[in-house]
Amino acid sequence: MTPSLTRKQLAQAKEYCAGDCYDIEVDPRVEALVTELLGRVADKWTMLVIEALATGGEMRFSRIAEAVAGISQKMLTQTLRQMERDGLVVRTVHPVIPPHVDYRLTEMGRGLGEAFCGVWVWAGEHLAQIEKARREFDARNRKPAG
Amino acid sequence: MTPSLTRKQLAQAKEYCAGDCYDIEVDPRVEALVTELLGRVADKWTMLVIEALATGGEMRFSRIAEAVAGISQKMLTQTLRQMERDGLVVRTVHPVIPPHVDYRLTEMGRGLGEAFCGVWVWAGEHLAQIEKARREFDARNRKPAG
DNA sequence: AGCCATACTTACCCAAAGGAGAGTATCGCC
DNA sequence: GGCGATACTCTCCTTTGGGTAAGTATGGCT
Repeated sequence: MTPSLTRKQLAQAKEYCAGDCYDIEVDPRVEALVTELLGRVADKWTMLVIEALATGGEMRFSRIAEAVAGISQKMLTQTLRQMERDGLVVRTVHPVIPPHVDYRLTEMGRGLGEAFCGVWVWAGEHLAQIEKARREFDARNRKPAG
Repeated sequence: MTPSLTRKQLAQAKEYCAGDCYDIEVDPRVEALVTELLGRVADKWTMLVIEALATGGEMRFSRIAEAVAGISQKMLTQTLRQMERDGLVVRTVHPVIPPHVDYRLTEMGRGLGEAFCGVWVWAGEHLAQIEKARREFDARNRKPAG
């Protein structure tokens, strides 16, 4: 998940759907569903949990909480439930005392991580450019009072 | 942007960073920045505006508003400003009365759309599977009171 | 008997997101 | 002279997101 593949991989990413993506008629119902899905899928915690699980393999609740750094118990529970419902993770409860619960990515969860990887790569590649654009924009728009 | 490429393209998407993404050590500062960026960049409206502009080329405010369907004036203005600041779109004001403003994607904006295309494809491919997973989850969890 | 660990669940609360709708500036047109 | 068109901009208000913290269940350890 972490973006270090840089140029070669990015080139492939660009190639893989450049152009083609933009001019295909598609069932509007599918698009609506995809849009709805995007809202859910493109959320911060889900992607970070996927990253944690992709890196660490099967993990228990408290390990994920440590790995994701900054997430609250509530949000982690909530995110994991959602992901389980969507079939992105499998939740395994070991009925021991104290409780022990493991989570692991499904094939689909892994696939989502991989699909999203393109965005990670892009973000990594364009960080500097975006920060430059922001500085320039701010400079341009700080002084129009003059 | 719209996801109809299905299997062939998806195969490429999977191929393009499968495995490699998951086991590379990366500067945690970079990762933090990417994470921050993702939250900003991968938001629902931004992606939909990119899709509109990628499909329709240069468009004016009210055309985009029509294309994105559901967005409020406020959110569209806000999203476009953000995107302009990040260097994803170029805003061209024609100083006529009534005002006329055009927006078009930059190279970077187009690149982001392409990077995100993998997620669209994935979402399109897995919609049915996710809905099935949800139904099964809901069935499993509706009755544990029995 | 009481405490600890684990993985939640629930209640409360604040801040931010975001929708609705009205206001604004300007000119040409009727 | 008032209206309409365009692209905002501002205010008000509701909804949602998300943090904190306390509660829960259970058996082993002390």
